[in-house]
Amino acid sequence: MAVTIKDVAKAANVTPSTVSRVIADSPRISIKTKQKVRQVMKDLGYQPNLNARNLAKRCTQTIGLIMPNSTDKVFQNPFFPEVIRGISNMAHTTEYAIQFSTGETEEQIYDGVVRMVQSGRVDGVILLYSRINDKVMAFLEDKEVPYTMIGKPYQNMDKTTHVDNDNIGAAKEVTKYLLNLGHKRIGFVGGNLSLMVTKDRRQGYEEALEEAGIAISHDYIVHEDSLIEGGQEVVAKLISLEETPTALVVVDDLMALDMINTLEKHGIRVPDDISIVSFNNLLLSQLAHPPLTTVDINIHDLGFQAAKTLIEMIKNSNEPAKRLIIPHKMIERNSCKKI
Amino acid sequence: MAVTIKDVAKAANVTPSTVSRVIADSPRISIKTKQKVRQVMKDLGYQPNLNARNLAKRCTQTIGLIMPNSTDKVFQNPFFPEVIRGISNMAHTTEYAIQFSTGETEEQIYDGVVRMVQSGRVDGVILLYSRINDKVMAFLEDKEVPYTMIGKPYQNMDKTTHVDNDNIGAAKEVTKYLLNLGHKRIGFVGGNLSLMVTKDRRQGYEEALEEAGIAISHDYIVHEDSLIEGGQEVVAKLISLEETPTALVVVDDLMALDMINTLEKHGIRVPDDISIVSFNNLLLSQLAHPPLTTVDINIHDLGFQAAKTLIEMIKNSNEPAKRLIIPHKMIERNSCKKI
DNA sequence: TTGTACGCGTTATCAG
DNA sequence: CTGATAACGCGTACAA
Repeated sequence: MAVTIKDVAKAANVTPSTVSRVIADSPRISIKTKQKVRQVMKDLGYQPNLNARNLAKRCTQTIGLIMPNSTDKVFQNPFFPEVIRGISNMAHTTEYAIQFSTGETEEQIYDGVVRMVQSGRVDGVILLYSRINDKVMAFLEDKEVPYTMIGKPYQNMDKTTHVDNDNIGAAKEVTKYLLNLGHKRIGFVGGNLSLMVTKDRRQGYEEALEEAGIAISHDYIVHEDSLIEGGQEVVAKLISLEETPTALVVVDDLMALDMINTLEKHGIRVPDDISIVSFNNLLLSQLAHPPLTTVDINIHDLGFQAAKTLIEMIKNSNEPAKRLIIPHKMIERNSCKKI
Repeated sequence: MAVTIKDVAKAANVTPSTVSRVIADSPRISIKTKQKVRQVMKDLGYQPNLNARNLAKRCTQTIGLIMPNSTDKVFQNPFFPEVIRGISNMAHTTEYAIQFSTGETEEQIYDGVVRMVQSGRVDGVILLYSRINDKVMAFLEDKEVPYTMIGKPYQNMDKTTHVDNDNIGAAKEVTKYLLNLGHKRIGFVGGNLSLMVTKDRRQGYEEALEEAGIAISHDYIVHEDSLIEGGQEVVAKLISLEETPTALVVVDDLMALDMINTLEKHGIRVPDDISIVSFNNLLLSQLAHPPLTTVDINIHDLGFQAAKTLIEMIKNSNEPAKRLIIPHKMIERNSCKKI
């Protein structure tokens, strides 16, 4: 049986409420009493029971993390450990705990979130993805649960707090970079179109082409739904064209790896035969071969800021909705070549 | 204000205790009452408050996950999302919640674990790594917190429940595979030596050589502490040898990628000039170039079983210590060649 | 400055 | 089969 506030009180010859006030560092307790009680707490190795405290304070000091469904392999993307590292950092310094959504399918995850929220396990929630028509988001909205989103909400932009990159701008930048390298036939390889990040990056790509006076060809725009098997189709489609692209904007490093690998099988070499830029600057983009020219989107900060704003929202319920844009930076390596 | 058990009781014309019994599906409640109460619960959208329940039952229905410190990049290893997926699955079906350790440095993580455990946030804990002389493990041992470990404990093997692969056997297997391919000069590239997994795989490698009557040369055994910068040194060391190895056993896919990349810079090609086998069968080992011959260690199951046994331990405090070995399987791809 | 008394939402024990 | 009543460990008005 763990030591409780009563044990401390008894040992210090005060009442539990006094001990409670010492814990809260109430200004109305004499220094002397505080010192005595603190000493006793130390001696007894007292740790407040958070369940009890939470029950009394009607809050949990816990934030929930909601992952996308992990049925597709996208889950293995090292993007997630990185965001979590950022969140974890902020949580640690603010003494918040982190709780994870459980389950695999979309349905399970939804159930998990409902359980987590309804049963009062968390004070707020971070959505680690942004998808069109997301049930989870609708639920949180409905229940008025404080939440922040990593990525751009597909609606209610001004009403939902989120932290994102300027994905349109970034995609525009890299496309221009390719244009400056002399490429004219530039393709775009995206992921699932229901993901906001895909939409934004595609938009940036299109804008850059338009500004350069290059017509957008839908033959050059492909979407790879499932990593692994998807790459085959995409590449097949691309190389069957009469005029194959000389460069590709790919929305994710992992996908870029897949592309490189599949292209290679067809005897097409990167960057000699085709240039590739991608996004995220995952660790493995340096380990790739060739090392990838990619956009560093500061994943850690994405998580850190998301946690920070969420905690602010929890503490101050009428905090206004915010939009935070984390800066990005293109990292030039060896996957692109002048034409 | 959420709807509580009292609201339900009032609306159903019974007492809170009856409602509580209906929730627990007590056999001593009439079917009729049960039906009525359940209907009311549904109508009101009642969800039990877990904090209160936990307080009363003195348990939390939550398991804690403890990550290694994330200061080094090892954290970006997709190994973790995968184990977590396994844990998450088991947790979901058993209605357990998952809580994460917070913090970045070893010290912070230790503090986090102490906080998590002492303040009663979790019923038990899964250690996602296995390291020599780990403070956290000592703490859990001391406080008699139920825990399972993924990997092999460096001591008290028979006393601590853990789930692991037969890493010695697996390493032996792949080394033999290389021997059969005709290789005689086989090197070993490991990670930090304080990690049990490194030790075991190295042992398997050595045993295979011994059995083949090949002397173990310490020139051929190198350890890459930090991914990224480490590869350079390791490769430099290896190629400076008079007789360079013709094959390499590398303990992790990510490291293998790094090796391939660095070797390439020196004009050494895989598998033409040197063969490589590695471990884990991460998604990206298929995306690598060349696709990696690697050992699938069933990461998902590692997590799933760890969660399962932990929950058994929590429910039954005198459950004996167990050792679970998850089967592995070598996946042959294109990073090795006959000599 | 400190103590008293009650409440937070449940479960458990003991009656009936 | 169901209803009181007392915990669980802590926070907080209110009183002193």
